[in-house]
Amino acid sequence: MTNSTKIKQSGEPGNQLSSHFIKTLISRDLEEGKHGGRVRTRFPPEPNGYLHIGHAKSICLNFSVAAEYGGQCNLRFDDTNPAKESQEYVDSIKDNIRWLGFEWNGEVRYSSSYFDTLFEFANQLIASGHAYVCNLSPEQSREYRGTLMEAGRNSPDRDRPAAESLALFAKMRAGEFAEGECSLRAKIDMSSPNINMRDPVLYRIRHISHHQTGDQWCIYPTYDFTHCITDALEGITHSLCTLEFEDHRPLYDWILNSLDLKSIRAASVLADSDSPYVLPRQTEFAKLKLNYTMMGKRNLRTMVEEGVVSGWDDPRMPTIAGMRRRGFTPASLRNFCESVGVSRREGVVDLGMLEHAIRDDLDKHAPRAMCVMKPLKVEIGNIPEGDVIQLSLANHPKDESMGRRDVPLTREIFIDRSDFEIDPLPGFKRLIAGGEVRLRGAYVIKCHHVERDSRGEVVLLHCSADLDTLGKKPEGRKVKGVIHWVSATDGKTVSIRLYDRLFLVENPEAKDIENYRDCLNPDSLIEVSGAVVEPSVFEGSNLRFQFEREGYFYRDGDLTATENPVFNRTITLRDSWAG
RNA sequence: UGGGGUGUCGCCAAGUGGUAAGGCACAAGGUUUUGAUCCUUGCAUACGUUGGUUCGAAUCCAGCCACCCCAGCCA
Repeated sequence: MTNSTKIKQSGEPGNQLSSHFIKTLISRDLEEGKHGGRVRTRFPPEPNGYLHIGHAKSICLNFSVAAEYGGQCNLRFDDTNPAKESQEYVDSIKDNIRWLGFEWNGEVRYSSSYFDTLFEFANQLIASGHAYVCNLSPEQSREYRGTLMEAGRNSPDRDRPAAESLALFAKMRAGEFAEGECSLRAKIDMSSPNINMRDPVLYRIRHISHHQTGDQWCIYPTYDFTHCITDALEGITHSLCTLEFEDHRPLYDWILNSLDLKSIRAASVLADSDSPYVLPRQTEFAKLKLNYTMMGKRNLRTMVEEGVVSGWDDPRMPTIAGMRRRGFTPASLRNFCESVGVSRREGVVDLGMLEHAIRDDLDKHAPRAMCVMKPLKVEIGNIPEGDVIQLSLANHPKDESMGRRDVPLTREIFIDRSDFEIDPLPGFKRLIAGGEVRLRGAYVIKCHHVERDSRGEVVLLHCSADLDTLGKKPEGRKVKGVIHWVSATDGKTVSIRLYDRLFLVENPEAKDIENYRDCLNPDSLIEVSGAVVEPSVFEGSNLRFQFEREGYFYRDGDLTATENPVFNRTITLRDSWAG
């Protein structure tokens, strides 16, 4: 629906738009013929949680940059820590990436499917004197590591003969040691100012089964050992990651350079290729931060567990799943990521940018309809009871290709309570007692009498329609206001969920905030029952609408249920009226 | 007090020695049967700061300041 136009959209995957330092880098590599014209990136999520808008930035970057240069992007689950991972996450991640509109190169990859090769390379490193089995416990090893200010000390096992380490490593693999009893470490420099270079652990013992490899292994490689090698095996040319990995780049390079290049190539996808073989290069960029939202995996989990939201796909969550249920379109998310740019500066993007992206897409693509949130009955005296005037309204004010729909007008209609005022503020241009307004797409009506109940609440407006105002301006006077309405006899009752930002403060993750619950927006969800929507909304298969003057809405829940349909408000319309 | 980064409009962000793009937000007009959209206009003598090099610096050099990341057998 929203993606149906054939015109090249700015947010289409791979469409060239902005420029940034990573593209500059790739262009230069291409000009120099560095990789024989190849560009290959990868998106390497660990399947230990749900994807959020921050991941979307990385996904868009990796996939679109590859597409733009005629390359490909691999999807590789970086599953080296089975304790935290599960199949549930790999499934949802794949689903989210496809929904965003991207297609990965070939089959899904797993770091775990390279475990055999990784094990061989580890042995190679030991044999060449670049790694050793260390018997220090995790606690001891922490002591030996030193601090930011002080150098570390060498492990007593550091100079153990390669043959001995080889034998020990084989025993580690065979399951002869308990967890934490020993580990495989790189032999680099315990006095390096970069702590990552102080003989980092390459393999640790974990007697647990893995979601992909089952009980085949009881030793698992670490991120640092795995990532660079799997990149190299897959022929990745540009390994893009976030800024916090910058300090790991020397290690990334150290491991690859300590291995035999020929054997890496022989094990890689380029083994039989004529293409020059060049090791991958890691490049870091700033991750996305959004104000008024928490992005930390841990924090999001807390909100789910504490029931502050209904789940990972609660429409207020910044998860892809949540935003999808909220009504965001794939194109809007892609456009947003594009507009945010890519740099090395850690900034905080204003939520307004995201809101602009979704409004921009929905304004162009969402058909219009009318929905009255808080119904106030209006009786139009000069429309006979039982008469149904079928009006034909455009689905979009500017795009005729979106067609028209029939909207029934009857003697009794509903308008929104907020569109009628007894004591209007200056500038109010909707209906007042004795005044006139335009019913959108229909006649100008005049309010003659206001009926109240015993408590003084307005319950019915007696009006008349100027039958000479359909499709034309009233004669002799100006009627400024236009309000939406729905036939009281033909309208359908629906439930509406009005969503707003979850937090009241710009940075809910700030350190000085004791409890995030203190900054929750109490009005982040307002449930409205008894709203009335025009019948055309259920006539097609479309799920996204602009309810005129209210905002953009997305049909949620069981679509086959005829009882009480639910619409989530994706975003309001911009409202420049102070009131 | 170690190492690695970053500092251009309220927010993102171009710019890579020749005299400050763009988007968001905001403001003012115009169009409008959505107080929407759309259109027009405005919005940094200024690039963290202090010096230096140069005919000329946001761009080069030096010092200073601020902020971010690193001491998981997490990624």
